[in-house]
Amino acid sequence: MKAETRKRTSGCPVAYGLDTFGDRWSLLIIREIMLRGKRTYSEFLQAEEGIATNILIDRLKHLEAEGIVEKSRDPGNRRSFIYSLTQKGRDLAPIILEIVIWSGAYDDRSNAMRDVLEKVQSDRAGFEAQLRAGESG
Amino acid sequence: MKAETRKRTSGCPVAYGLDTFGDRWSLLIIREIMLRGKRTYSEFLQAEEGIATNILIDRLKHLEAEGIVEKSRDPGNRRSFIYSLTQKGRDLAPIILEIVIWSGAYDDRSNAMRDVLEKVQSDRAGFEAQLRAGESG
DNA sequence: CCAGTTAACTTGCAAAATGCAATACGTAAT
DNA sequence: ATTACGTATTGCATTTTGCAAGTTAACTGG
Repeated sequence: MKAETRKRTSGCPVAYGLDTFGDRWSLLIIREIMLRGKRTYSEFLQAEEGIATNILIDRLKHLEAEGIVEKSRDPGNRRSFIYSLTQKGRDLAPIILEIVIWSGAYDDRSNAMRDVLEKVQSDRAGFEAQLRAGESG
Repeated sequence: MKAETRKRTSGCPVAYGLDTFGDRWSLLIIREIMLRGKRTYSEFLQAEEGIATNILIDRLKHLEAEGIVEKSRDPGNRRSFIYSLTQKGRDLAPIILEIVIWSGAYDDRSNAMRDVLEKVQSDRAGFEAQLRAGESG
């Protein structure tokens, strides 16, 4: 196992959060589940940012070990696994939400998800509920 | 310059946020400014998590390049510099706030900042204002 | 049943980032 | 002038990342 192995013990909640999901990929996987309803390894691989297979599996294992996602068999396909959010994972919704709001204000190119931004701005509570449900717009 | 050099161009606000501050140290520096009123290189170095000098200067330069912090001379000490938050940096307050709330709920050891957690829980708006002002309670 | 395909990993290796210690450089104080 | 302070910079070993290729098990069509 690689990233986020070294846990800091400062007892600071910001440090705990960063140790748990503070890298370039973890929250992107969470986004795929929350905003896009993706559930499987191969679906995550298709994300436009292009995550490498070894990094993906490393992050999934780490998120599972942290109790943020849980892995189960796909009832309809025995070679496939479903990664879904736990309560702890769903509770990351407000963080994703605030990142979306912040980037919407400062990133000129955040047009690929203009619809998402508009939804956030017009109906924040509704958007958060949607995130938690893991169902995109 | 090292981290966060490779910017993704997916146009996704989550990816933009992660490219900008998605590493183990950037938000910790922001925390030092927001929650603890720290302002200088040597003050940041004293943070309990123990950031290395080369990483610190790299992140400060990066955050400055991103327009999140700005560097100015210390009027009272000409060999010192003040790093302060821009509007863009202050607007990270809600993200920090949500991370604190989430970690408060799930990290057993977040006792070092029990006072901060209590403040968040009892007076969220007030706490956010405090963060933005960069004055710790 | 067999060949090909799909899904989920695993491995190997070069490149990049990190962590640590030591050093440099411009003030500032004595 | 010498020493100390504050902000960096450099060198180097270790770790993590990214990319390509390989592996294993489960389905699919013929």
